[in-house]
Amino acid sequence: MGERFVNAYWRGNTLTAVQHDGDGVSLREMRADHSFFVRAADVRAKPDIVRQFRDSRYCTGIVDEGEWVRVRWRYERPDPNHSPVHVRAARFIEEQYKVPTFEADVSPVRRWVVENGIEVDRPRRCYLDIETDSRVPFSKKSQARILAWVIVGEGDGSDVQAGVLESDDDAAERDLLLALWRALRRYDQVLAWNGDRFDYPIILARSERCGLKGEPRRWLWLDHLLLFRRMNVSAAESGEEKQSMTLDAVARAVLGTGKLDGVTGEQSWELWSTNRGRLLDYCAVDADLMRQIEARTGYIELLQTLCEATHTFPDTFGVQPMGQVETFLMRLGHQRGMHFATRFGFTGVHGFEGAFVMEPTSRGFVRDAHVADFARLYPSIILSWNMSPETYRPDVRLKESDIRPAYLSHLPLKTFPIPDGHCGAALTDCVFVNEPRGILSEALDEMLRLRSHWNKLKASLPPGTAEWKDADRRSSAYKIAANSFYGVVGSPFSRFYVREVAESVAQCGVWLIKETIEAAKGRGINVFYGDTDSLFATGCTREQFVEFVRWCNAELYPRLLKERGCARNEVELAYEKGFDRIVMVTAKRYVGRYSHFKGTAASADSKPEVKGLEWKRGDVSRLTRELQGEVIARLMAGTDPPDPATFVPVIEAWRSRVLDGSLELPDVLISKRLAKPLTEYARRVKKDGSFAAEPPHVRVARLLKARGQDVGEGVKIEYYVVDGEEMTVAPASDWTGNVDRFYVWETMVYPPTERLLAAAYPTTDWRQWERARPPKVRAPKA
DNA sequence: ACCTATCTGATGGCTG
DNA sequence: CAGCCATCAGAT
Repeated sequence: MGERFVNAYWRGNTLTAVQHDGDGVSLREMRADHSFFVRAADVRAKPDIVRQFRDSRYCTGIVDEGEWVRVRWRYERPDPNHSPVHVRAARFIEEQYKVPTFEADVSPVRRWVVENGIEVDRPRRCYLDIETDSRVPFSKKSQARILAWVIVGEGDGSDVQAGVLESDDDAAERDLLLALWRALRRYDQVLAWNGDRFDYPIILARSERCGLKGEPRRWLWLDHLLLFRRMNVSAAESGEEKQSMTLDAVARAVLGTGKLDGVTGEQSWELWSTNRGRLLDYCAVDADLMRQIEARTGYIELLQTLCEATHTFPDTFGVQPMGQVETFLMRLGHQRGMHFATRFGFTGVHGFEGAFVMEPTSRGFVRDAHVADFARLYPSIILSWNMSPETYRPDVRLKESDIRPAYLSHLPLKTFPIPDGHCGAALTDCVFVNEPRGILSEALDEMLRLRSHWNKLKASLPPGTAEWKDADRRSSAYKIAANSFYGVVGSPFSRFYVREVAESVAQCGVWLIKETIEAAKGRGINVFYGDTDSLFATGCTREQFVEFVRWCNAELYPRLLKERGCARNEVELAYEKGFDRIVMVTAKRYVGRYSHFKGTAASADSKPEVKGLEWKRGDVSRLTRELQGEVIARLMAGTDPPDPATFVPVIEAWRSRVLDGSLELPDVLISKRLAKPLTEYARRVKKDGSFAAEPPHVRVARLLKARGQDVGEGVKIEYYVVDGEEMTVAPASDWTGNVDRFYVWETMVYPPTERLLAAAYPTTDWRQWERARPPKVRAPKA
């Protein structure tokens, strides 16, 4: 085990490592290692290469490391539009001498962590909120004076520090910022809601403006909103908690309480002028809400555990799986004397075939369905086939190439047996060596070993205790990391990206689920749906399904994998759950009532499982979710499915509510994320040369931008559809109640429920309640 | 800047 | 003007 550090950063040729030291930290400066590697054999074959290195005024050393030669460089980047000199040198060697270089693009921090077995220490955490002059629009946010700040430490909420601007001048703001930086000294990690886009850049810009010198990189800046969103996507129950990601909305969803009533950020200047105590209260409530959200969710602690497991520092960048996987794999590679090819930049996208999704074959209610799924499917495939970038044998084919002259196209393609000591991926026919173990499978073995270690420890501890929770979190962290490996190998941005490897993982999954479905059919089991790693079946008893799953594990998969040459079999099917009633709407969209989950019988208050339906979506209006939620509850209630006629009064009541009742903004508000910067939405041109209309949320975003509001990438745009001839949309903030009620019913609210009812009762005509808008009155003929 | 598959709505172009 | 298709965008 290496030494523990809180953080590290580099600039030029200096690397600074941050370590706990009493109540504060000590900074340890060392030389930043900007190296790359070449194979010793390549250098021996082409001695000119060494001469090139020696001649360079930037090369500071050539170190013989057995199989490898490490070439050290002084960091220099004369032109900010170009790569640093050592990366350019690597490219030159590759182009001129056709010799591969390794890891020229690795940052000195990662190199230091990887080569020295550095462990990630637990940072002292605090939650920060600032208030700025509300008269300045978001687009000019760094011109806004900071009016107040509050820092809340971890724990019970009693550790609070605060500052408020004394007077509206630069000297007072400088004092305020000095006090803030002084207060931060006790902490290492700073959480702020939307901090990356607001608090952090403003604090830095204002400090610079005041002439304050310092090194902000000694702290771990972690945007709480970013982390919450990432972690909560998979955890959220209904779409309600996905609709808005403001601190107030999330606090209401998670804690049941929001910000201070009657105060909004838009009043900060007024409050500062009239009631500074209240401004501070407001600011303090926000900072403490973050502390409470963490106490409830544990997302930051989970990230911490994940970062400790992968040797990544827990700041905003540490949230990204690519960095976590990269550090973990490079560390393992270092222990095994491996290096990875230099990445000079983005090499282009080459998509690949993914999972198998079966078109649902059932109509209406399905009773007594059994669901089986593969345990950790993709990790188990990587392990069984020993799939890894370096175990892949692109030179070995199992089939003759289909690229051949046309006059030979009538001949069947020749096939070749899988060579000894190798295994062949299904469908892609890519070949992998069985020995030595690939770095990817070794990493997964390690991840799954650690997961099982913490699971066992957890089982031995009293449930709910701090130790139990810690073991639980560590087990989840290893599961999350293990599941992200496949995605990283499949990402063209990753240094471990090999398209064929990622595709082979997915296609072996396709093959396994298809073989399993065929085997089930052979036993008279009716499979009516399946997606990626699961199959949904009827036509057999629970005992028969248990027996089928047992047989798959004991006989089917061992045989199939042996035929493909696998030296190992980690594939495992499990009987996950039963539904006593399920309605399939389409692929990836269904609602079902559990009979049991992993053998545990469902109780009267077991909630139905909802997948993909609008009720789960954060971008539809509240009325859409509420009507569908009510229908879901009714469909899933009672000992038998209800009569379709019972839904008629429900539909009619909702219809008249939408068309004639009172409607509040939240009822009809639509919320969509800007998935890219506003500038990147290309304006399409119509045939007549004029511009086509842009998507509604983009139109609204352009309007908001003109008003100086935050419309950056990732921001949710809230709007509603205004009553009128064409489809016109307005920002939620412009709400006057003039909503297009016909549009709300015909397009927003009824169709999602109509589709669900049509799926449950295919013979009933549910369209008759759809039309609401009176037909247009034709203009009288002239 | 972890994958692909799928569904849905807005928009525009075309057809009868 | 309804119906169909293609394209883009977003969410899951």
